[in-house]
Amino acid sequence: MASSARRGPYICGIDASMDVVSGKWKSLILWELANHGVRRFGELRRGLPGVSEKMLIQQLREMEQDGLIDRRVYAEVPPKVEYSLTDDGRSLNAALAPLGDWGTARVKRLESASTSAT
Amino acid sequence: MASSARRGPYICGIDASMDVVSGKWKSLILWELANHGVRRFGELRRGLPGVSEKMLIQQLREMEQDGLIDRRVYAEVPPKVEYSLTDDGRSLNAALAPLGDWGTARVKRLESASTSAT
DNA sequence: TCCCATGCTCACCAACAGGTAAGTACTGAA
DNA sequence: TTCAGTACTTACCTGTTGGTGAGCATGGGA
Repeated sequence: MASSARRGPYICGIDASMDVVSGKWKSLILWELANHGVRRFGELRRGLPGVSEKMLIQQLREMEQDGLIDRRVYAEVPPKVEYSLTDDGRSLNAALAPLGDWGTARVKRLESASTSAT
Repeated sequence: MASSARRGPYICGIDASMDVVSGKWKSLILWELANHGVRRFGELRRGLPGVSEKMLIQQLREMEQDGLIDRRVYAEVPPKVEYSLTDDGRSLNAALAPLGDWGTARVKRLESASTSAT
């Protein structure tokens, strides 16, 4: 599906990071992991309302392949898997911060525009 | 198609900016306009190798609706249309810079990883 | 004994982003 | 008279993305 090949020849840096961040849940996963440090699969699922198990796993796998997150499996009887950010994941999250601020500012702009448009 | 509705309820700022940046050519258009200031339609098309006219127009329209770019039409006989960044477009471009740097660094990391893997 | 919970995998589908190729209205050049 | 170039529009088609729902292996609680 989405996972594999990518990492194609990139036109610019944005291209390269977009390749890694694009995906409906990835930025949210980044956010969850950045806030909580370590999260189990089920915790992530419950933390992202609306995500299906298939999608969560798919996105987590891609992010793992892309070196953004660590996946730690415990050989226990009720399966236990913990996800956490790698250094790359943390730096990506930091790089996304200004974009997040811009988005927040934009939402505010849109809101004030619609309210002022009496 | 893509253009319309969006601006849905956003979960976070990243969401809101992604909504506006996602699109195969948008970041490139942003880059082109940031570098050249003002560009005609044909100049943009030639500056983005591989883009189709339909896609270019579609992305430009969406970006115009999102308030990222200005579209200036000259009532001349061979049609002339100029595109340029708005303040929002410029600030978005600035917010994308760290992400671009991260992507560039990542590409370098991948390259050095593949060369060192003798 | 059955169900739930763990963390997955797999098969099938629907929606949509993006691509291709044609057409439009006009003018100047060949 | 036909072609190129301007900036588009339109119809159609395909590949990718994401969604649904089932199944799997195991063990603890009701």
